[in-house]
Amino acid sequence: MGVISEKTIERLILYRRNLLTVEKQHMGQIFSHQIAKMSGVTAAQVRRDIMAIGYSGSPVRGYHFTALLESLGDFIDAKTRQGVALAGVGQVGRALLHYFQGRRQKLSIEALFDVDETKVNRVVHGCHSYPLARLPEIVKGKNIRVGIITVPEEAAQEVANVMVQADIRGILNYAPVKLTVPPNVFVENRDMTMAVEKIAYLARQSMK
Amino acid sequence: MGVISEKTIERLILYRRNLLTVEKQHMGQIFSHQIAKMSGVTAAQVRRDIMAIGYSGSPVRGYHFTALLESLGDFIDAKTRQGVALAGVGQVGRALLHYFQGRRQKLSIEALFDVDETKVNRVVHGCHSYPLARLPEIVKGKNIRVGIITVPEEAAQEVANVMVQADIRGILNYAPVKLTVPPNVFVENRDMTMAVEKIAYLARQSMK
DNA sequence: CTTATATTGTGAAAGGTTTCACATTGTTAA
DNA sequence: TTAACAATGTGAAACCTTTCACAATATAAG
Repeated sequence: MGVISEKTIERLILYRRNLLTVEKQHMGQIFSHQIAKMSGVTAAQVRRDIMAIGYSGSPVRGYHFTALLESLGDFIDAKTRQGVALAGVGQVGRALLHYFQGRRQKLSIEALFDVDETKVNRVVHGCHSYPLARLPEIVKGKNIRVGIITVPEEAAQEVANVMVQADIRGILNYAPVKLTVPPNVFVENRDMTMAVEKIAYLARQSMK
Repeated sequence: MGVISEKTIERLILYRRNLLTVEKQHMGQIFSHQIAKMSGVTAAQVRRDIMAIGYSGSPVRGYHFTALLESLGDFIDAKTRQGVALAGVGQVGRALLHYFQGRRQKLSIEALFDVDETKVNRVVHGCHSYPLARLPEIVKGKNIRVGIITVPEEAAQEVANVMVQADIRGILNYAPVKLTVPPNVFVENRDMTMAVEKIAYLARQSMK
């Protein structure tokens, strides 16, 4: 199994999400074209992606539902539990926490950080919030390697610096700024304003 | 100017965002390599993208800052004001509203919708919230073609159906479900859980 | 046992995106 | 006036991703 592209990773995560939502109803076998339909891609794409993680189905019978789900989990998840640090306990931060917490066994938000004293030393959705100054100590103590930034744009680069210093290797950034980080740190940007602009553009196109 | 890919559109929106943040300091000319640096892409990519919208710079002097920004605006924005409807006045919805409102002259969230009676008939960040049942009427009245879905997953498809019925053409979906819509409606998915899983995967890779 | 059928796995083709590399050209300075 | 320079615009190459198309194969039916 060679190198797997980011696009393939995104789709594998999508397949798992979709398989999990039908898990209760569906036991037994599943076909590439079914996964394709629920995910909005082609069947050939699904087979290629599944091939990439080294799982095999069988002709006529398709893929074994439970075994496929397990293979996807083995690929997507960490071997042991993986913790996440979230900086910025504003609305986006709380929304993320609410959406995410308890959804995945192997991945959980384990510490919140903020500079605002009124948001600190509390428990939000079962997760403790600390002053930002304590990030290095706590992140290192809990061996966290994943960070989420939901602070205002002025503060985002500074928070990223602190995270990098604490040896965090992946940052999910909701602030509308380009973060400058060393090349061994991955950043995924999720600027909400840009998303609205894009969909507004595409909506107009579809009327022409 | 031929057909422009979604990736190019995303970058053009990114360039504008970045140019706007330096607008105050920077007047006069700007080079492709400067835009590239602030956007995290190559200079050749910037030139290709700018070529795509039909704007030209000049050798040696580069691009005229104001004229380029105007060209980007002409391409990205609607000719007249464009309204957006947001369904789901929960935390994500309010966060989006807060981030977005007042940032762009040509694009604004003009109506909020929710089924929760305690969230309805209020004003949030200067925007009025209505019961979901009134979406068709209001969306048509205001000639809105862009929708944002920030409702819980169980409700997302139903909200999408209502939006499609109201002739909305682009949907930005934060709910973790695949929406089924006619082919003339664009959907952009922004599942936050999947984003965390992706960055967690990539963070682990960077340690190998 | 044989035939019909439906699906996987995958080499190769097609399609799409980014980068290279350089001719062209506006600017500056001698 | 001319030469040196530094940037754009872009054809072509390189690279990456998706789709096609079909051999291989497991199953079911006759």
